[in-house]
Amino acid sequence: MNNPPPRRRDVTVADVAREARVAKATAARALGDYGAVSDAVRDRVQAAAEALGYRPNELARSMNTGKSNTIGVIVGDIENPYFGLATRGISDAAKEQGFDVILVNTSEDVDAEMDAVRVLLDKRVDGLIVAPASSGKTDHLRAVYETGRPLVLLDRRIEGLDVDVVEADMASVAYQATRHLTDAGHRRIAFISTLDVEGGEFHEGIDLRVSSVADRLEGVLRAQRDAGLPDPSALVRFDANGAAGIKRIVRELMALSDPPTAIIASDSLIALSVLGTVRELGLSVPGDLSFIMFDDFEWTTLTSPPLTVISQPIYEMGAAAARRLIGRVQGRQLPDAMTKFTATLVQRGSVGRPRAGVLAGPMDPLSAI
Amino acid sequence: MNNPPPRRRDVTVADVAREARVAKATAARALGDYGAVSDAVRDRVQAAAEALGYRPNELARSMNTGKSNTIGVIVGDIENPYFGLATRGISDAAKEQGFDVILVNTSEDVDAEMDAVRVLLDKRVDGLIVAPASSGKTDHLRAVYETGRPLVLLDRRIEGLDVDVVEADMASVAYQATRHLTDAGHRRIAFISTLDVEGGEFHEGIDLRVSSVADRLEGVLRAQRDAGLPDPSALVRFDANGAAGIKRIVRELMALSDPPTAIIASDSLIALSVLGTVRELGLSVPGDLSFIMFDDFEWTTLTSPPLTVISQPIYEMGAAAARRLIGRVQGRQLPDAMTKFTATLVQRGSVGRPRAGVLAGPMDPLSAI
DNA sequence: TTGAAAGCGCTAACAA
DNA sequence: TTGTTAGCGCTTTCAA
Repeated sequence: MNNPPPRRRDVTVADVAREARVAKATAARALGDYGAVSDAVRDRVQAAAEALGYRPNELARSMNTGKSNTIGVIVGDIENPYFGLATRGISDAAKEQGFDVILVNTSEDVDAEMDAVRVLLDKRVDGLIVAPASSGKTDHLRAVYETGRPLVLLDRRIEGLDVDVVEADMASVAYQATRHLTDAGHRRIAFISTLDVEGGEFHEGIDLRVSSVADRLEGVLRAQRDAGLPDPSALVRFDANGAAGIKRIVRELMALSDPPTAIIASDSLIALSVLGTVRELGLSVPGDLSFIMFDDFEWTTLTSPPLTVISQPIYEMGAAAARRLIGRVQGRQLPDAMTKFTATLVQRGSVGRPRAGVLAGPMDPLSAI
Repeated sequence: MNNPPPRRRDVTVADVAREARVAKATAARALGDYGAVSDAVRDRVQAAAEALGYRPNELARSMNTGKSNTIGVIVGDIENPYFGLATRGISDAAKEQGFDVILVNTSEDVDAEMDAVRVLLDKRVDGLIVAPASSGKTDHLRAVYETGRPLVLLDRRIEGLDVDVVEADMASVAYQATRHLTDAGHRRIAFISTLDVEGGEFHEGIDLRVSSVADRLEGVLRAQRDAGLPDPSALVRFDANGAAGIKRIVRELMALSDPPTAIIASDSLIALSVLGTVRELGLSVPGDLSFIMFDDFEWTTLTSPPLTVISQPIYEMGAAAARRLIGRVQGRQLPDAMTKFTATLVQRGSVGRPRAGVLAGPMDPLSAI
C-alpha cells in the first residue's frame, strides 16, 4: 500500500445539528439517547447523522460522564493459556454488560505491573481486574483501592488488601491430589512452582506472598504430613522460571540419591518443561515417575499416558471477576459469596505406584530387598 | 470486603496550579512536559503535583491532541494460542513505543467484529490490528480505511483492500509439507479447516475469502497435483467448528471406503480434536495415519509420537504488525518489505509411510494383493 | 420539548 | 518564560 488516505475530520454533533436544523444540545440528546426529544426531531437528527456518517466520540463522552465503560485487565502473561482462557471469560462477561476491555501484559514483572496500573488509571478505566505478579510490592494496588475505583483480584489474594478476590479452592484440591499420590504409595513427592522466593530456598514458615501458590503448597504438605511422611518440604522447589531453569531443577531433583517418585507441577507451563525434561532423561510416566499438574488443557489428554490434572473453572472465574467488578462499578451492593470456585482432580493416566525399588523408604519393611 | 471507599474527585491541573501559585497553563506545561517552563517553576509545580497526588487525565489529553496512544486489536479467539502469542508480540512491541493496547475478542463472529471496529473507532484508537474473522463481509474494514486511521491485517489479507498485511508464506510451506507426505508414499491426504464456506462443500474455483486458508490449500493441492495424484480436492473438509464438528468430520473421513492415510490440520485447535478422535478410533499415528498440523506449540513435542508441524514466527508477526501500525500512525513512509514471514516444516514423528494395505490405490500395481 | 450556555480536564494559540 | 483565552466534542444545567 502506498497512499494512506488523509485522516478526515470527524463529524461531530454540531455538524449533525446544523444539518438537522436543531440546536447542538437537541442533536446530542437524540444521538446520546438521553433527555427528552420529540419523535419527529429524533428521526430528523438520526437521518442527518446517518447521512453525515456521524460516530460519537467516546472520549468526549467519557470526559463528562466520568465513566468510560471500560475495564482494565492486567495479566502476567497472555501467552499462558490460563490467562488466555480467563481473559476470554472476562471479555465475554464484560461485553455482555456493555463494557470494553483494555488488556495489559506485564510479563510477570512487578514494575511493569505498576506502570500498567498507572496507565489504566490515567485512561480512567472504570475498574481493574488484576492477577498480581508478585505480592511483594502491592502499594500500587492499594493505591487503586484508594482512588475508589473498584479492583478485583484474580487467582491471588493479597494479605491485608480488602478487595474482591476470585479464586479457586487450591488448598483442598492440592490436598486431595497429594493424597492420591500417597495412597498409591509415594513417599517422595516434589512440588515445583515459578514463584520466586526470598533466598531462593523454601523453609517452613516462609512467607510465600502469592496466595494461590501458598495454598497449593499448604495442601501438598499437609497431605504428606497426614500420611506420616517426614520432612515433606525437602522436595519443594521454587524459582522455576523459563524452560532452562525448570529443566535444571528437574535434573537436580532426579539426580538426588533419593529422587522423587512423583512430581506436582504448579502450572501448565512448568508441566510442559518438566515433561520435556523427563522425556530427555528417558524416564517413563508413570513407570519411573508419577506426575500431576495444575490446570486442564486439551493437550493433556493426548500425551501417553494422558495426564492426571487439577482442573479449575478458569473461564468461569474470569467471567465472575468481570461481573463482580462491573457490579461494583455500578455501585451495587454485593454479597461476598460465590467468589471461591472449586477445583477438581481429574484422574487420567500419569499416576501409578512407585517402582518396588524406589518404594524403599524408612517406613517400608521391604526396603532391604 | 464491605465498604468500598468513596470515589474521590480527581486532582486536576487547576488544583496543582493553585497549589503552586502559577497559571493553569504553566502548570499544564510543567506537567505535560511541553512548552517552556523555568526550572524553578517546574520544580514547584511537580512538588505540588506530588503533594496532591495528581495524575493526568489521559482522556482529556487525547481529546485535544487527537491521539490516544492506543492501538486496537481485534482477534477471533484469544483462547487460541495463536492469538495469545500474537497478542503478546503486539503488546510488547506497542509498549516499547509507548502505546497501549485495547483488545477485543470477537469469538470469530463477523457481527461482533463489526461491533468491535465501531467501538474501537469510537474510542478513538490511533490504529487497528485485525485478524479478520471471515472476509465475506469486509465493509467495516474498508470503513476503517476510509476514516484514515491506519489498519494492519494480521494473518489474512483481503482482496481489494489496500492496507498493510503481516502474514507468513503459507502456500510454499503447505506445498513442502504435502510434498513430504507424497514423498512418503501418501496418495490420500485430507485437509481440514475451520473456514466456513458457501454451500459447505469445497469445489475447484470456489472463493475461499480467507487468504491464509486459501494459500494453505493451494499449496496442498498443487503438491498433490505435481505428484500426479488425481482429484486431490476430494478429501478437503471445511466448516470444522467445535470439537463435535471436527470429530464428526474425522469419523466420516475414516469411514470412507478409501480413507485418507494422512491428515493436515489447519490449526492447533483442529489438531487437538482430530488427535482426540484418532485416539478414540484406536488408530495409531503414524502407523495407521500420518499427521501434520499448522502451528508449533510446545505440547506437540510431548505426544507419542511428537508431531510434525508447520512453524510460523507468530510472536514476531504480532510484533511486526504493531511496529508497522505505529509507524503508519506516526506518519512514517514505510516500504512494503518485511511483511511476509517464512514458515517452516518441523519434522518430528507423526509422518510415516502409509500401511501396505492402505497404500493400495489406482496407481499401485500391488493393489490386488 | 427545545435552546443557550456552561462546563469536563486538558492543550494550544497568542500576548505580555 | 508566563498568563490569558480559546477550544476539543460531548453532557448538563437552566430558561424559555
